[in-house]
Amino acid sequence: MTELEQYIKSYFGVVKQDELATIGSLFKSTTLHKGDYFLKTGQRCDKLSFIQSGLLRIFVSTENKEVTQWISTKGYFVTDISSLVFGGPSRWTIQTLTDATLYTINRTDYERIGELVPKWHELEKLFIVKCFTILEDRIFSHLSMTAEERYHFFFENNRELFNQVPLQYIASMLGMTPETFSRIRKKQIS
Amino acid sequence: MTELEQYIKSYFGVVKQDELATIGSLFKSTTLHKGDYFLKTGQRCDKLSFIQSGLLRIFVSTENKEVTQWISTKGYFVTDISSLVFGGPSRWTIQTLTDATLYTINRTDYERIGELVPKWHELEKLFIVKCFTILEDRIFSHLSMTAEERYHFFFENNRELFNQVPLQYIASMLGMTPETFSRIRKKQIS
DNA sequence: TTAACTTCTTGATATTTGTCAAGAGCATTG
DNA sequence: CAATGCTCTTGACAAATATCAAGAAGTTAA
Repeated sequence: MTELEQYIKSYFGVVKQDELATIGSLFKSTTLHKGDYFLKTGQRCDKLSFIQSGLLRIFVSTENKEVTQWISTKGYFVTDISSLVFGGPSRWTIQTLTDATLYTINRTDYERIGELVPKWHELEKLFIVKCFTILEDRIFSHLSMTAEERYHFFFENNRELFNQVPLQYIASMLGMTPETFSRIRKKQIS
Repeated sequence: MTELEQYIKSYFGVVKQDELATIGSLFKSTTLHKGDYFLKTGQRCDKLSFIQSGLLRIFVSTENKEVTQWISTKGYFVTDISSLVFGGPSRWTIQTLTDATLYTINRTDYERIGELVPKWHELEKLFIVKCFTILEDRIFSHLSMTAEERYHFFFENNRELFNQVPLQYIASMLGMTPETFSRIRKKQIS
């Protein structure tokens, strides 16, 4: 059983063995090297990947600066869901921060997975709702917290990330400059 | 055909007439008066409603202040999706800002709508992805824009809302104080 | 109509956060 | 090894935004 199948099983419990196997067979193992691009802004996103290992950074480059939207980790899916579902150009660029192993389904298979695995749409909905909730919480954090509070909140829930990726990316993701991040961090350590 | 059915049809095109009718029959027309609560923080959310008319405010009350997460309008769904899907307590309170007419499905029917209308999960996924994209954009706006830029961006896309609801709620939703909102607004007008 | 509310505005001031510039610490590479 | 990049830190200062306090304007209700 692949990690993806195990993950789905542990997360949803009741999924028929054959459905699980079909899902597993449609997602092919792929590897990326550190720095490889998973997707670039403007491209149509034609794949959905489950991260078995590695870290991917989702960001946008604007005129003068780069904004990191999120860093995706092991056990989560990565894609531009809007582009995948509606077919428009991707807003994000997605690049690996480390070597990575993914299970990837291409657009063709993605578009027929619902026929092959009737339960797929429901499972997918659950994944999306889970991520939706994370986004809601992030917005709430911007409406009601200071930079320092956002830092602490994120740090408590994602300690391990702090010694795996350049901190400037975490700073950007939390909506502050590297300098502010550094000063908050200094306070916390001492 | 109810507005909900029309909306689904216009949005997705190819939905079988009988499926559409089944969906329409499961969502019952309900009305709320201005100030009524649709949902309170801590309750399990047991319904999903489509807004035919009216405005609903989604907010959280913390110790010292109230944070408006969003204002839902005609043509959109309203619920606490996370609570509805996973059954946990709702994080939000949802209250009408005006009299409102909704099409509402209760939990029992919601849990079996997928059996009655096989295409439901897929349609629902599309709705959720659409909202997901809005949330992503909102987060991006907090990572890369000033309060003033957020104001303009929102104003351009939601002018009509500005003379329908107390502006303090819009201010909160955009992550600024009513005072800052007022000053930005003054600049814009003059 | 008056009184009581609510909402919005304005000014003065404080706090938070950003910007700019410089340098330190490390890792990578020729 | 020296040189070159990254990344992070620090300080001085500027800009954005929040807070507090007061009042104006409009709305609701007795």
